[in-house]
Amino acid sequence: MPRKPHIPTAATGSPLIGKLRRFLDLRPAESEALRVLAEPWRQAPTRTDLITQGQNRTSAVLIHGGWAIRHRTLADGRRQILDFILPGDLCDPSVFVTPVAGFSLTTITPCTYSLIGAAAVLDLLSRSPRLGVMLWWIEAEEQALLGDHLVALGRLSAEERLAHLLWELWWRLRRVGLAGEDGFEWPATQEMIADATGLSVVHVNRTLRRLERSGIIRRLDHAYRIRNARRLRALAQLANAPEPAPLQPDIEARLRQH
Amino acid sequence: MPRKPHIPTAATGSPLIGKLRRFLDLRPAESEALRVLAEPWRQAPTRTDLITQGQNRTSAVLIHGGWAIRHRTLADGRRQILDFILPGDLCDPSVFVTPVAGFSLTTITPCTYSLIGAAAVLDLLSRSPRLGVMLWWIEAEEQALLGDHLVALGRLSAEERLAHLLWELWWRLRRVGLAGEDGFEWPATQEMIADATGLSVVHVNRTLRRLERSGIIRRLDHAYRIRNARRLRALAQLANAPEPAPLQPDIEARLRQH
DNA sequence: CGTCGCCTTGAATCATGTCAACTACAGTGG
DNA sequence: CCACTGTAGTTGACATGATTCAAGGCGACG
Repeated sequence: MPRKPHIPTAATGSPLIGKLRRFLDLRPAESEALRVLAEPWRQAPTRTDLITQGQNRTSAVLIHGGWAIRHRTLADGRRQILDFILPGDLCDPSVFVTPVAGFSLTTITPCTYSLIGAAAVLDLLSRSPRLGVMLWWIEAEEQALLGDHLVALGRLSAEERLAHLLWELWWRLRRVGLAGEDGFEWPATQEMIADATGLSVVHVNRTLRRLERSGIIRRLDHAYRIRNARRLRALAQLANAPEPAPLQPDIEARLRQH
Repeated sequence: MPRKPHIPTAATGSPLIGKLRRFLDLRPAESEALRVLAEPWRQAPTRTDLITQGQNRTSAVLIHGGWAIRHRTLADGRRQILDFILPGDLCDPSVFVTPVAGFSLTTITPCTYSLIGAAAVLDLLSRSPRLGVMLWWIEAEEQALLGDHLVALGRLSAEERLAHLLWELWWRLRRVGLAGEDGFEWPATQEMIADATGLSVVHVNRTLRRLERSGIIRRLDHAYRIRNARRLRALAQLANAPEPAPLQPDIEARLRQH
């Protein structure tokens, strides 16, 4: 069964908090600071640009609920999706050094989100070393993700790319409690999947069907069920376990000095 | 003519300094701090791993002279080059949050470089807000570059990808004074170019020859001359001018409070 | 009841990959 | 000095994975 979309509220807290706890122990004051920073929570319907390619922007975007895509479009209409943004993701914490956006951020479901002003991000960095390190961690993870996508587009076959993407999303969703051990809900059209994997829509369709026929996944509308995780993982060509490293003890110690 | 490799010394300063000046005004004390941070300068011959995929590392790497590649290799030997690293590039300032490397950094010419310890990077971040912002700028630019590569691999044809890569390298080299208005020296084998563009060696060769035949570039060993910059740029499908944005005045003002 | 978005499938075509052969050149060791 | 070897570039012939074009199905919606 497709799982009901998880709709967090300002009261229950952003999925970001949970994700961060795997990286460092948030003190009560720190998670409180994050909560305040994310005020107020906003709503956006499907197909809304939260950031627009080529335009100036002054805020990072923190997604609490719903899906979005980060994408770039060429003059002739060709589009590349850089990554899927899901609850708990802070999109583009480096606003304050790069005012003009090199990509668009567009919702593909109704979304709950917050705007984090550039000045606030900067304050976080310079006033609170531990939370500043947290921003670096987010940025570093984003970069690792982009690297993965680059390898996928450059060196994997269509089937492998799909497997790679499915594996990545499954893993990221489980981390924020939005997917079970059997699979997940993925509200992306096949056209989006094509734009993310660098394939044509038709070929995405054929390849997904092949994954079904070989018993690796099953689909029902937008519910994806993983039937053979071992083979999926093998197809995805994952070298290193994508577990996020927790903060090193010596760094932690160094931060305590402040 | 191939241009003589520029060999900076500790006395003349790293090309990084020049690059940063376009982004923010470095005070004398700040460039001095950077100089000290980069002590001592080291040498590595061709084909040396400065960072190895999957291994722990404790330092970022600052390249002063020579070329390197950042790449990832799959179990079956397929390789993807994430980007070319050239003088003035600080490779992976986020060491201190991600101890295990997701890629390798390998020299492709003899290189002059410095190791910047994780602790030193962290200090830079928390003690000197202006220099910390500088690190963010470096990281943000790297990320923009990765995004460009992703679009290239996902949505550009072979000819366009080559044009894109040539344009990017030309632009980055000119920024650090290592390329003239006519072209540049590119010490990469066609196999490396293939691994960077996601193509096969044979097809890289054919496509480069085609670019020559159509009068867009000329090659002599590893010297690439740009004969028709307009057409090259058109092929490269560049949306936004890749000029690095200088630091915004309001951010600058905010930093002065510290 | 028509239209629209999305998914699905077949057939033809094309871009790119694979295989294989040849050239050039730089070492290297006898 | 020469034979030998390895790396890099080049080119042709052929194979194939992926795209394009075209058509039809199906559900949502006005």
